[in-house]
Amino acid sequence: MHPHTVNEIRNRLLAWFAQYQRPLPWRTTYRPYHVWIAEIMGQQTQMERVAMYFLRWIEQFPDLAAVAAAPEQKILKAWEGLGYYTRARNIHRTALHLVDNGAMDIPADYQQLLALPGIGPYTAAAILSIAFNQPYPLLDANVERVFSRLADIDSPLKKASTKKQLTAMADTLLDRDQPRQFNQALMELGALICTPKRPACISCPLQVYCRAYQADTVAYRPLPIARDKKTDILMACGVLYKEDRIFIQQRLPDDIWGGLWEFPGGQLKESETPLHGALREIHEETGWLLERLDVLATVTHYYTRYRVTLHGFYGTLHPSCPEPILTAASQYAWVPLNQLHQYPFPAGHRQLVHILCS
DNA sequence: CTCCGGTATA
DNA sequence: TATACCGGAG
Ligand code: SF4
Repeated sequence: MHPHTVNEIRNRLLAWFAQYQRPLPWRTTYRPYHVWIAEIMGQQTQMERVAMYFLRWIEQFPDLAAVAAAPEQKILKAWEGLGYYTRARNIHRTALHLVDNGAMDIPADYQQLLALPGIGPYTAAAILSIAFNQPYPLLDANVERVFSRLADIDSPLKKASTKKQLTAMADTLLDRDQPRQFNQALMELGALICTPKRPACISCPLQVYCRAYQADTVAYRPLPIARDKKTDILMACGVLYKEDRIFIQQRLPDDIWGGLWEFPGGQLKESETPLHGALREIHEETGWLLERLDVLATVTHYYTRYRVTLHGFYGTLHPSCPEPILTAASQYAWVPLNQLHQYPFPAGHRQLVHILCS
């Protein structure tokens, strides 16, 4: 790429960003703590959704010390609905670790950032450039899409050679005088103009330099990635009442939906009925043998490559029933219906909570 | 129901 | 290098 082109792309991008950037809440002060939280929330998550969670988070946890002082339960509740719950637990771990070592803030060093749980190459570069205005090039899905169109790249994004080419582009184009603005501008363009579907090339400041636009290959860039086909999973669970309280248990930390709460249950065995599966899972996970369960509702949700159909039942335990013997949970609680919403639930179980409350 | 998106781990 | 992790918009 000619130096003149590089310069033009930078200038056009920065001018566009200055005019059209979204007023995201961490963009007022660029406090490192704010940028860190926003970037972790932004992993695998659209920024529009992040903004709402971010504001609620900062209200509850205004700084690193507040995160460190908070119980994990409160952290997970603030994260409920964002998904990838390891991210929330990693924020907590990081805050604890930094405060323990006398740090007041997130480090401004690439290797130190990379060593923190939940921070990979993208997030480390994002924090350094956006919070500390240091010249680190970065590659996220937005940038990869913009670059693959700008250079009309005709090879799959996951190939190592393609990644190398994209990394080189990021390095060449980065405006080292204003990395904070430049990196954000690139990602913002990908989020607002150079979108995955129907990009607004007509309003794009880079159109005159865009190879894909010239070749009319925009719709085919980046090369589509083959998606996994969905696998069906059948599950069943039971909402168990003891007088006016409901039994819930907290999932093991390193499992899927780690640290979130749920009704006891699990995956059905081959050709097992939902009723039988619910009875069996409840027995395995708590030791309780229910004599009867009634149909509550069935909900469906999707995650990664699975389509989960969750059959919800409800049943009653005798007031003098023994304490549960947990085999799939770290702790349990007996909660009145109107307090269920205080606990973080996975999306599927949250649908059941919603049905119970209505 | 498809689509979108970084990190950790095997 | 492949796969697991998530939820909501559209
Ligand atoms: S012209 Fe279209 S495809 Fe090219 S960078 Fe701009 S929005 Fe993306």
